[in-house]
Amino acid sequence: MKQMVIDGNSILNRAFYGIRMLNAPDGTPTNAVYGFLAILNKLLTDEKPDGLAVCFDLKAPTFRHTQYADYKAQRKPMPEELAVQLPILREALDAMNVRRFALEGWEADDLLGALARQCEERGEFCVIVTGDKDSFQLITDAVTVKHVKTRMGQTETVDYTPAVFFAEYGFAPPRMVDLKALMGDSSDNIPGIAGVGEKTALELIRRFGSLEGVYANLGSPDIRDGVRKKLEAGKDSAFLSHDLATIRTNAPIAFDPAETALRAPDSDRLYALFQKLGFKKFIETFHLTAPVGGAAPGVSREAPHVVVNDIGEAIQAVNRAELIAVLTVDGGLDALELCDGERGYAIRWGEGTGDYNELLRAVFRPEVKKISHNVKDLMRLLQAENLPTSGFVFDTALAAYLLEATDSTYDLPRLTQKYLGREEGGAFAVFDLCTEFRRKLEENGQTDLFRDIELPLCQVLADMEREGFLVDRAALHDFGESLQTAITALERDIYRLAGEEFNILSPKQLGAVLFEHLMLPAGKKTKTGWSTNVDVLEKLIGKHPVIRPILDYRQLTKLKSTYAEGLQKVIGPDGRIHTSFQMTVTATGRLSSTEPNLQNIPVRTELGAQIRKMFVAAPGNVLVDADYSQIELRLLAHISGDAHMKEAFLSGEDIHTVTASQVFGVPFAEVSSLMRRRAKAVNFGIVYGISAFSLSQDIGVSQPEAKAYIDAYLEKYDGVRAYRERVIAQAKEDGYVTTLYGRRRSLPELKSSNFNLRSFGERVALNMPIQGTAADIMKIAMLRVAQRLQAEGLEARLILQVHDELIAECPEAEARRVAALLDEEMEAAAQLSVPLTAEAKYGKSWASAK
DNA sequence: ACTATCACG
DNA sequence: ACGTACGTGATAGTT
Repeated sequence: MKQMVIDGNSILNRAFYGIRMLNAPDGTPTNAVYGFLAILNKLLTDEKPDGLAVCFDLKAPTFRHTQYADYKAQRKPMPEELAVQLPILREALDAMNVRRFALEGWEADDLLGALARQCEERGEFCVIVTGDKDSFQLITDAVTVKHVKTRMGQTETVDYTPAVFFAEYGFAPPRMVDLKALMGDSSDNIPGIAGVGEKTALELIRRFGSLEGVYANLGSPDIRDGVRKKLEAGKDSAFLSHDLATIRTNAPIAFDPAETALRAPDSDRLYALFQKLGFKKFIETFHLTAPVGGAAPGVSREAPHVVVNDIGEAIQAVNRAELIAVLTVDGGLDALELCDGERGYAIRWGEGTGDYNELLRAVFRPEVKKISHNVKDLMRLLQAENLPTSGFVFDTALAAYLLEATDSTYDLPRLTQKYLGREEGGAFAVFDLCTEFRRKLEENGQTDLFRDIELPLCQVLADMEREGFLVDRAALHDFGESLQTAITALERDIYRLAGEEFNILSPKQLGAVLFEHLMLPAGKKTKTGWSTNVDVLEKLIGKHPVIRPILDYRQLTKLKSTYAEGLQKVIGPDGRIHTSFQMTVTATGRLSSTEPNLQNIPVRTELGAQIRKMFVAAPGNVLVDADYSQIELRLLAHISGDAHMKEAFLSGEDIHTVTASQVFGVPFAEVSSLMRRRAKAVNFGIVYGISAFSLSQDIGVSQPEAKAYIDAYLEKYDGVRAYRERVIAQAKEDGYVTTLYGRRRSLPELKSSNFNLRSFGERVALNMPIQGTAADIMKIAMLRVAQRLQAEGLEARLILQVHDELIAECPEAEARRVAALLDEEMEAAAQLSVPLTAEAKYGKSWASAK
């Protein structure tokens, strides 16, 4: 990836002086803007960068170092004819969707430096475009400077790499600062040393390597007496100049490649601007046409980019504001972006450390109403610093997720583009998105869901993540070792039985061994070759003795790498595993769990379930584990209103046995275990949007037989059949489906001409309201449980949620009370037309509490 | 970066 | 006649 960052003032300046005067039809001077765009256009064509940013100085006086605030006092003011072109250029860049940076207190050079450094740290290449030589100090293997000159109306550029620079100057790029320290720079009011010019300075740095080197060797015979005198007299000035010439690379800007990525221009806006400026040539160059229809939609507020970094002013703004948008900058609390709706503040921990702490305390006072993006993650940071976590009234990421649950990301720049039509991603965006999202949530009937469920859940989840789950590290380690012993033995067996050695975990090599060398019958194919998954292999058991050990090998290596080893890697210093719950990932409203995923810890096989013995309670504590019984099927009964299904749940009998009795037409007491197993598969299949083929695969019967089961089911439970048809028709009309609590999922698939895609949409239309409502209810239960644990002063803490299961840890003395509490609150979370039941147990480990 | 596999509800 | 159940995340191998 290659980023291009342009020194906006410098290039505009070059263009202004290099191009004859031009005027717009209304007389406004335009030559600098014209020249800038011509250069930019050529750069993009020649360099083809992946990303682009333009940095500007602000008009207000800026100082590289505050203690020398007057050093630029005598700089000549910008000519009026140039000054009026600055806002025009900004408008042009915005219309072209080019990211601009400008920051009070920081020069364009500093911003270039910060962007280049951040770019390099990401392992990307950066081209700095400037007409000044100041930036040469930034040249590295990853950062080149494209130096622009204008000569006789033509622009010429020279690319400076470390090698090119060295060839010209005779020393490395960072020493550029030392050169300036000696020779000064009148355009930047860097004094240097009186009487030392470029020639002398170059000689000295080449000879002694650096400013320090020069002064360490003042006695050297290589330094002429006259020069030595000047050096001695100007020593202070030289070191001051060194400081002045050094570009700071720590400007508080976050360089997000997603923001700088080249985008198509806002053609209507750009066309209007070029028309007004009389840039007919550029209208052609950019292939622009007159806008069709009315005015382009968008927000009236112009994208604000100017931020202030005055801590005192920011604190006052926080104290005054009704609402404050808060953003962390580099994923930590060391830098914040704030917005009170009028102005923005970018403040970084640094020089005024005391003030910064004051700012943190001011912003995070509970009574200060705050909005942010990913509130739960911010709460984790605040917890770590012992700052209050209350007072958050909105979360733009959560709101965007409720509005459109299937978007792949909810990063701020993307939302800003999507909902505001702006290219920006700071706290201003959070503030404006909040306004927009509140309106949209209300329009969708999702205000309650947001305010009463999603937002308050942030605190509960942050607390759960912080709490973590204690694991027995030694047991996990020993388990891994014993698995390895078994794996090694299996490996030997497999090689012997297969007659060759190969990588058993490689589907490609395994396929070759099984289906080419051993000539076993190949089953399903994948797009890259034969399938070797567990279903295929299980059908081959009995055809060859190597299959069984291969299946065992797969299971054991999975347990070892993903669980025994994977979990050990993420045990914290406190001996506990702190998962992250993702609130904006699933299409249905469920949570997901990452780093590590604690929602897929093995349980179905005897060996896998061993892992759960290693998830334990702290000494003196127990784990209380409560899970909903058949919540999805109960919801199907409730939502569909099917009389027989409701009756089955009201009877309190085992639902799968009842279903078996109905589907197979046998008395309840005569249902065999096989019949129950098949009926269970039918029940699950219904919730997923069943097909006869898949059911037949799942339970190992013929396709016609599976079809017969489904038909029998839908005939008996005709309310379910009616609901299925109803929900699909409604979804086709609305374009989305919803849960009982207003969560929604768009279903564009239903309009597809592709059969598979359309069928998928139909299955989702049936499944999402059920899975999603279950997720809603569990979230309500979590809020109720957390609330009551706190209200009753219990030591118990929630530590994990696994979709229909909730785990708390508490002192042994609280166990019975907490179990009862979980049970009650989970069952009371929703009132359905069938009983909603939960069951809680407790024990010293996850295995024994289940 | 993608695919296949397999762990869970 | 179509391909084949809903929702996830981590790992290893392959490209």
